[in-house]
Amino acid sequence: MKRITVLLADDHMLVREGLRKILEMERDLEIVGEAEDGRQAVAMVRKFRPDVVLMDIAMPLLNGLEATRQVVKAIPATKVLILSAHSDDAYVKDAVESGARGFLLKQTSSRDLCLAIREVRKGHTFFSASVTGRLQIRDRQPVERGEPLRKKTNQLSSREMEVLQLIAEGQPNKQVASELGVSFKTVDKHRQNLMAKLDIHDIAGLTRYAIAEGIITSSPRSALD
Amino acid sequence: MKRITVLLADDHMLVREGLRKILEMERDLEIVGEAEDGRQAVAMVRKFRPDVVLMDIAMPLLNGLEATRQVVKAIPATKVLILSAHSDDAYVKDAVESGARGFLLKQTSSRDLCLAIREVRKGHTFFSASVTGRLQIRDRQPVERGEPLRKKTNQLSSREMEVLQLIAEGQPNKQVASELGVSFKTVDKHRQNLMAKLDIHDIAGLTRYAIAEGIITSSPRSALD
DNA sequence: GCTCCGATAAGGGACATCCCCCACGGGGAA
DNA sequence: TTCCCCGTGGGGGATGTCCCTTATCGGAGC
Repeated sequence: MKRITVLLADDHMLVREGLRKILEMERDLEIVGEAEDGRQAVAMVRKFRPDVVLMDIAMPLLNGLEATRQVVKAIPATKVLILSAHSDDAYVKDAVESGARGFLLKQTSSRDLCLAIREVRKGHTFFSASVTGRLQIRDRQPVERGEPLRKKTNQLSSREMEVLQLIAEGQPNKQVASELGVSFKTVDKHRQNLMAKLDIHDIAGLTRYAIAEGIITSSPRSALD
Repeated sequence: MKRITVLLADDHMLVREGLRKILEMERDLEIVGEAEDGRQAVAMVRKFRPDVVLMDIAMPLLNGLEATRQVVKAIPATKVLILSAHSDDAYVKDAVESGARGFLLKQTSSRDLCLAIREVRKGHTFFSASVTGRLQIRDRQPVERGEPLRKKTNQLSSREMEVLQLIAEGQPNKQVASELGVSFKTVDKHRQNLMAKLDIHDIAGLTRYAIAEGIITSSPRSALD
C-alpha cells in the first residue's frame, strides 16, 4: 500500500520539525522533503512530485500563494494545502484562486491536519471551520481548472473605502463628513454599510483591517525616522 | 531524578502540538501545560510553577513580553524563554528588559530548543546565533533577581499596556473590565491615563500605535475567536 | 513620616458610536 | 422598463467614548 507523500514548506525549522513529528505518527503519511522558502518548494515539487504540499504563506524569496500558482501550473497532480496563521479574507480568497485545495489555520489541531491531507489527496477540499463561512457566499463553482473567480458585490465601493481610510486615521464621523463635503448622517450610513460588508463592528477592527490591507500604515513616525 | 518542567505558550495549536512532540522525545523534559494566550500563560505559571516557559510573543489578550514581565515578577524561579518568528532588534531588547532568559527564533533547530531549555533552567541565558551580536550593547544590569526593566520610550505601566492591548483588539471598556476582573470605571481611568501619556486620543490611534509597537498584529484573527 | 505614584473605584457630562427605521434620485443590470 | 445598488440625507435610541472631578490604598523613595 502506497503512502501519501507530503512536502513541507515553511521557513521556520522548528515548525517544520514539529509538523514532521506530528505527521510521522501517521502510518499512511510519508514526508519526502522540506523546503524553507517558496522557490525551493516549487523546485522540490518538480523533483519529488509529492501528493500533497503543506505550504506556509509567509516565506522568503517567493511567498506561498505565488509558489502555489507555480506548483499548480507545473505539477497539477500535486495538491497544495495552505497553512496560515491568519484567516484573513483576502488570503483565503487568494489561496483558492491560486489553486490551493485547502486552507488550514495554525490554530487547528493535528488531527484536522492529517484529515485535511487525506482529503485533498483524494481530490476533495478542506478548509478550517473558521474560514468556511466566507466561502459559501460565492457560488460553489468547480474551482478545478476554471477561470479565477470574479469579485462580487462583496467589495467595498470607492466611497466606502474613503470613509474607511478616514475612520482608520482616527477622524470622527463629523470630521469625515466635512472632509468629504457630505452630511454626518451619510458618513454614518457608509460606515454601517462597510462594517456590515466586512463583518467588523468596531473602530479598532476597522483600523487593523485598513492596515492589513495597506490602506493606511501603522507607523506615525515614518516621517521622522 | 526530577525532570525539567516546561509550559508551552503559543496561540497556534499546531505549533504547540509540534513543540510538544519535539519535547516529548527528550527524557529530561516534561510538559506540564499549554497556554493559548498571555493571560492564560501567567495563570498557568502561577498554578504549575514550571521551571521554564516557552513563550511566543504575538498572542491575544496579553502579549508574550507583558506576560513575561508578570511571570518574572510573580514567580521569579520560572525562567522565560522567548520564541519568536522575527529577530527584530526591538523585540530582543524588550525581551531582555522584560526579564526573559533567552530568545529563540523559530528558525532554530529542535536540538537548539532543547539545549536552550536546559541552559536557562540552569540559570544561564540562551540566544539564537542570529541575535547574539546585538546583546553586547547592554552591560550586565541587575536583570538577574530584580524587577523587570521597563522601556523608556513609553512610560506605560503593565496595567496600562494590558488595557491598551485589549482596546486595540476591539474590546469595549466593559468587556475589558470583566476580562481583567476590575470595574468598568477603572478601565476607563487606565485608558485616560495611557491616552494622556501617549498623546493619542482616539481608538484608531491607539490601535495603530499598538500595531507599530508590536503589541498586537493587524491580522483580524487576533481579536476574534 | 511624608510624598509621589499606580491601581482601584465612582459620579457626571458632552459627545460619538453603532444600529435600527425611513426616503429619494441616478445608473447599471436583468 | 423594472429592479437593485449606490450615494445621499434624516430621526431616534441604546450604548460607548472621552474627559473632568474626587477618593482610598499600598508601595517606593526621600
